[in-house]
Amino acid sequence: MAVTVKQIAQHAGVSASTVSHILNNRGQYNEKTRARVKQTADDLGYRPNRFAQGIRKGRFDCISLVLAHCPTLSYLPPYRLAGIHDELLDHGIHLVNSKLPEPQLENKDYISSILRELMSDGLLINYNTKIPTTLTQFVEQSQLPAVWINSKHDVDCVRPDDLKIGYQATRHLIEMGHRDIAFLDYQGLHDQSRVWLHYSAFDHLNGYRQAMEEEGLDLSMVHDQTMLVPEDKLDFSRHWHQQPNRPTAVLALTVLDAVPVYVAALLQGLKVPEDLSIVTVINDKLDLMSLPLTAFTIPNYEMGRAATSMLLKKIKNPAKKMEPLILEATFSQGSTCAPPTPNY
Amino acid sequence: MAVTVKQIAQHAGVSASTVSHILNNRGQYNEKTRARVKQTADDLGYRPNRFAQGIRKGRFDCISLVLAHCPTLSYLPPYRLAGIHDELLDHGIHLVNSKLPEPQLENKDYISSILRELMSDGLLINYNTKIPTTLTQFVEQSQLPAVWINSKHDVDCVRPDDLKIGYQATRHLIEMGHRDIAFLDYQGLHDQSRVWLHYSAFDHLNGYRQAMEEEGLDLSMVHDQTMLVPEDKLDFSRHWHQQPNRPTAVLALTVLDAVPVYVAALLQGLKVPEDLSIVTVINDKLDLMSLPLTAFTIPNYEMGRAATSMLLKKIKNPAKKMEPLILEATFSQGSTCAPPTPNY
DNA sequence: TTGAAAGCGCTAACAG
DNA sequence: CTGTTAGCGCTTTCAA
Repeated sequence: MAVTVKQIAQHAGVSASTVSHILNNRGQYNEKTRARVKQTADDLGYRPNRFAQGIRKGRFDCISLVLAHCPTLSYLPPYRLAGIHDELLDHGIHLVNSKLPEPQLENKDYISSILRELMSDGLLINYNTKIPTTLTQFVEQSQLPAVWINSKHDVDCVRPDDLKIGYQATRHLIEMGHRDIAFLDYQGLHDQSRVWLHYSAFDHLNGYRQAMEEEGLDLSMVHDQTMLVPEDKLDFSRHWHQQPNRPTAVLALTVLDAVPVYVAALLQGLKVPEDLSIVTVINDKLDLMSLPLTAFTIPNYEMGRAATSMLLKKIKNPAKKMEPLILEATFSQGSTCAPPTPNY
Repeated sequence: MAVTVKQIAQHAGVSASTVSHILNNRGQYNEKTRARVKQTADDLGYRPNRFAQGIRKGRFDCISLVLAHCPTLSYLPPYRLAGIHDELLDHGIHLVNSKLPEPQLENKDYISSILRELMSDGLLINYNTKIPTTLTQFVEQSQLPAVWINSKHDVDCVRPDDLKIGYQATRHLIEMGHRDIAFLDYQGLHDQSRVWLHYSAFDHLNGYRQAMEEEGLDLSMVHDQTMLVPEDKLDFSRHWHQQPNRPTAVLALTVLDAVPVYVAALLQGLKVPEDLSIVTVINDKLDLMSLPLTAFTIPNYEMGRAATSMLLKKIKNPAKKMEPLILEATFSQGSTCAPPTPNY
């Protein structure tokens, strides 16, 4: 099967430890031996067995990226992953990818063989919505260092400043002169039983509230009684665009909401931004779909990097709780916002 | 640090091998010992060290997902990943995630040093566009079993039937009565030097050609001389919507092209589908952005699963080359296609 | 029904 | 400069 140190040793006529030393650039060796050993290792196509190395060192040099089974519960934007990788690359650490089975399928003491078996020094948890209590418990019990990405916790987490996004998006509109600014809610935030929704939705709403109240403006929510499925968003948006008391601006803080709102406006013959200003939030440039949406961009690359960096620190010092790291979004002007047109 | 078999043995007052036997449900043991050992293992929070197991078995029980460093070169749709995981879960195999750093890609030694250290029994290569020759060479040389996802190779690959997508999309429009059907190319397919573009773009084009030629219809390409960047797609689309000889239907076989085409049409006062029919291709339901686009969906979950399954077979039987597996896309009606409006 | 011993591939301490 | 030896955590004979 795979080439081992021992085999190289035989071929090169030296001992295994000599091979090990030379391949790891340790000790003082005869230049000839050194060359010969390196050459045979190359010829034989030697690849060190990381498992053996790990077992020896007592470290795995490997961390786990924990995801929900269902992609909607733990969205992993490509640049977040890129950030994680870049940080790891600097430290020669590998990434193992683990998906937890659906929450419903979990017994109280069974989290998935993946996490029950040890092959990583720490956990990067990108499980965002509907986080199962079994997971939280497991993380607390197991002594594994862990960092949460994009979810809210007292310690050991990295997330965007969603409150500020809500606040700033609203301020942006207010400063342009808007007074009648709606907050779009297609998820049913008003429903008390939906606490499992991603925290950002509530934070956006609170940021909006704060900005509106500071100015003494009335809140204005746009929502259906039900949580709208994607297929209905366009229709519903067209519907409320027809209302006579239509707002002059709307916060649609998900691109999956902003696009149908934008398109619905066009279909209703409204001009954007003259008749309706729209602000949204994107995870990635490509989310814009080549549309000129005014948007806040979640700093996904930075989140990935920062979370990984935090985890590596925790691995060195597992006892230490880390302050939550809250990163700011960046703003792109776009062209879906303008001062309101006077309404005669 | 972590709890070991030896520690359990001490606590339970038995030998390490007994512990191992019992935890793996092997051998005949006294029910009392059995219970005691299991209990202490539980109490101590024992989790087997996979590295030690792996070293013993001579297998890693782990495969690598190889990605490009730059996310645009190896797009990994969430459901593809889900398919990979589901297949692996059935076999108790782990997934390690590796990104090949771009800058050093030309350096052969570097690429192999990355892949060399992978602790895996095989490679799942999700590197789609601009595949570096160093990678291809490495895969051929190294004896690691490997399967390519979403790229075209003579053997050992799983990909969608993009030719058929192009063909069927065109047929769909033809059968509705369209004769003037344009193929949208915002990537510069006509430029000979762009062979590195993803194969699907060329296959879509060929499928379109085939369907048009069968009917004796004239090809009609929409493209700029340059490869359009996202920011310009909307403007360019608006521009060609104004042309008097505008086609009655268009193939925009990427959602990133279809959305700006659709929106540009609305901005120009065109009705979709009455004035312009649009067909597109999506990777995921969510790509639709709640718009009613008529679309072919890439079978990403199935691709992930099938590729993984193929890889597992190759790991068992590394010598065997596998026939490429070409999966069909599914069609969703949407409402952006209709018979052409008679043009007086 | 249980335990001792060997060994997977690798590295580090210690001899020589 | 190089080799011997021991041991990481685990499993698997084989013997008791």
